[in-house]
Amino acid sequence: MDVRRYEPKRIEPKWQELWAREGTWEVSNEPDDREKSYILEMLPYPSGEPHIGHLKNYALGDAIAHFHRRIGQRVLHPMGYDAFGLPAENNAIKTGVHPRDATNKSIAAYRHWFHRWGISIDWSRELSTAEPSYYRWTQWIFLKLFERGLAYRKEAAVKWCPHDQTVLANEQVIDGRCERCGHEVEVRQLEQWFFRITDYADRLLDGLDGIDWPEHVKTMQRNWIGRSDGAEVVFKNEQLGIDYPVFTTRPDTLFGATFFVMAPEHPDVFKLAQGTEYEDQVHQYVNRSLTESYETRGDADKPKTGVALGRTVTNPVNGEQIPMFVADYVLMEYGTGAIMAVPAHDQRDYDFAVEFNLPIRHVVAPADGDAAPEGRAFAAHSENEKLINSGQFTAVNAQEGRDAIVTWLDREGKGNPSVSYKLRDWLISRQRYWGCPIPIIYCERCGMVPVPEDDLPVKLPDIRDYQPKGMSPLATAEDWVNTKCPNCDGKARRETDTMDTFVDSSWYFLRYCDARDDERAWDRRVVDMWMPVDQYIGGVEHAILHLMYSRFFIKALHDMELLGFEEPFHALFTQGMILGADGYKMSSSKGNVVAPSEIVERFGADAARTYVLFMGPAEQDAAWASTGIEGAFRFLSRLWRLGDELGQDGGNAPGAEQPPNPRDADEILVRKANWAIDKVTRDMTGTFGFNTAISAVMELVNEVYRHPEAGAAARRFATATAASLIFPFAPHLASEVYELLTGQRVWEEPWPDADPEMLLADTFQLVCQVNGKVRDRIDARTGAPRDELEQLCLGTTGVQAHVDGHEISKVIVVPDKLVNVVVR
RNA sequence: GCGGCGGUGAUGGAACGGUAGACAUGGCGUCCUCAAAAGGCGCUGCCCUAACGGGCGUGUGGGUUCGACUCCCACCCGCCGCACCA
Repeated sequence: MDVRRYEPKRIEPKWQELWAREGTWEVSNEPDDREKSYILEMLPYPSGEPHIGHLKNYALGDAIAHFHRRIGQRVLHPMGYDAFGLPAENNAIKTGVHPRDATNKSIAAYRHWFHRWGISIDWSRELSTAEPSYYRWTQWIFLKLFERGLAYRKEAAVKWCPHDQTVLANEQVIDGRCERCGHEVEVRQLEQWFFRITDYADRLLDGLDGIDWPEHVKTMQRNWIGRSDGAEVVFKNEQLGIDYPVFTTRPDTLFGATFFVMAPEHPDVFKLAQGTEYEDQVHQYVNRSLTESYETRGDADKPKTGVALGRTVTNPVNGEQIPMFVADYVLMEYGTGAIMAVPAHDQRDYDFAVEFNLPIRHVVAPADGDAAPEGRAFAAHSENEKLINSGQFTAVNAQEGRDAIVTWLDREGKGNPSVSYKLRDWLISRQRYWGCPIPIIYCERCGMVPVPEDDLPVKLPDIRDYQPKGMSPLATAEDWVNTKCPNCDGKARRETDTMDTFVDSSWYFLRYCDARDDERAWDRRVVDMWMPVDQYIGGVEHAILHLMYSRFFIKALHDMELLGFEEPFHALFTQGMILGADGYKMSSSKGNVVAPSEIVERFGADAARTYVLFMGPAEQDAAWASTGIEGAFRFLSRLWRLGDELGQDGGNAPGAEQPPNPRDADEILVRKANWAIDKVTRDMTGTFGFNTAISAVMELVNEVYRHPEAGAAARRFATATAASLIFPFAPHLASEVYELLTGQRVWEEPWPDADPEMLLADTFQLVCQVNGKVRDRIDARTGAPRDELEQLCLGTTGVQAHVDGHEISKVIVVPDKLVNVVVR
């Protein structure tokens, strides 16, 4: 073979086998003097084969893991599978293949590809959430939460997906549709299992301040928790003698409340309307509202509708009788299901008032004018507002008035400061088969009894028919369902619902720390050593669900003294999506899917990994370009050819030390290599500038090509440095080239340090400006004094041409950089 | 509506307040070759000029500054999240 070419197919398997054989990336739980570093990518849901997004996710995490190892840290970088879930079950219904078989097949495919991509995983800690050895401890955590009252069963209006035949958590309903299948959800009154995440609302909020997460993810969580500070104010219906508290964030507008509205679901609506002339209308209206789809009802733009109840309530601040209505723009699930309406200062109330011809009374006005503003004035608080038409509070500053009114209400027993949240408790039961069984038994005599810890795991039984029928398919496994009460030994039945798969993934990162422990879920000593995760990497789509549930779990387990920390993920990086070449999200229906298997087959894992991180900033979405992957391959080829050529030149004397006192072309290469070391190190440390790190190595390689006249030692040094720096991105090629040049294993070498001597040159190019415009450039000594630079600059022809005939009013000198001459 | 992010060549994208467009793609030229592929080298923001050189350029309009893609104000456009949440 004459032509020597870069052949990833020859290089990559060689190193993969070595790493597998030697268990190179395994790490022990015995501490040593190195700093720990836990690098984790979100675990994949195994379905079919991994897609291009997985490649980016794991290439990204692997680059960070490798870098941390080489700067001397003890890195934990494990892998597992989120193996329970609906797609495998739906597939089972269609094909009859057991979800376990389909899932295990897919797991094998993922494992295969992670090896072929060369991801540096500690395989000794591999886990699958669908294995009894794992879900035994998921059940154990459930029992711990149950003991603490954080897991409870309750009848509630819940979201039901008629297609998937199961209930859903609020977080899994997107625009009124099932997150999984897109079917419109219904509301059903059902008894279900919940986790009391609302107990942790404030701590979930406060904890965000101490973690290094992207601002938009924190914002999404804050919005989801939706804390509002305000007051509860009691409005009384005198006829029936019933108090109706409402929640408001604007107690300062209380004097502007001109009517009162209840949600159609409010339990007192019929009682109030009874015997009034509106009774029939109210019945009709409520019935229609309740059957209306989630989507139609939730439309903020549709005209306001409602019906009078024929009753009034008393406004507690002024004793005024204001009319009561029922209207579907008021939601039962937020606040108290009833509101005071202030049409002058709330858009929705205003729309309703216009529709029903109700009075609109302004009670907040700009401080400098007495007149009430015309029309609407919904703007949020500004500092220069005062109350008007507000009895004893008139003329008070609006913000002070807000507190003053609440204080007054509190004293009179008509209200109190209050906080409201959008966050609801986490509904975790699912009427489906392929999930973790809930370890609860219902005894005819003792009622609800938790399965004793020693009896765990409650194993998922095999069944024949996975078809959901409104209740869990597990109910058909009679032998399994019928059991004995652990308390009294009497007849009992098992809970047949399974848990939401987000429960499984809310603690897997703890299990990795102590993955083979059969005695307990984890050894606290070991977990406290590894946790929290130093760098977590995944897609933004989990910004709320997984990332908030996990935080809740850790806080709850911390409170049980099972953990010594309160946040699971110290730093979070959310990678952008890889879009199809057309700029759209990849989907088989659009035919724009790029299969990583084909890419890796054609260009090798190193080129694929390098390209997905070179495409642009890793946190941004980017469209796939087939010419781009070719460019990455070309770059790696160039590096390989240098290694091949210079490795042969070196004969049997490997080594690539920085040559001493380099001159001319040698100096250029040595300086460029040191510049690249410095640049890549900074890009890897601060912001994750992988694209610019890779481009720095490209520049270094280009420089070696441009200087064939340089000495072998300098070229070998520059090339070995390029290999060393590209290792986190293209580990196989880097190992190969580094070995050719030095005989060493690059991953065992410390990360290179830039030689400060070689970062600063003796001379630099002085930029000469006139009035801020570049007019000339001239070489100058590094460290030259200001007046020397000024004279140099004024002496250049370019500057003189623009200074002649003008008066110099000022000269700005930036040492080692530029001189700006200001003329008039 | 609320909140977050962004707008730079033909394209993806670089630029601690200091040479705008690194690197890559595409394009043009050139070398090697019988030829091609592969590869090497060079050019490549727009306008004027034969050239030297000059003018204009980072969504729009203002401001701060010796100097602004970068900081401040207002606006336009795009993307993402939440949304009749009181």
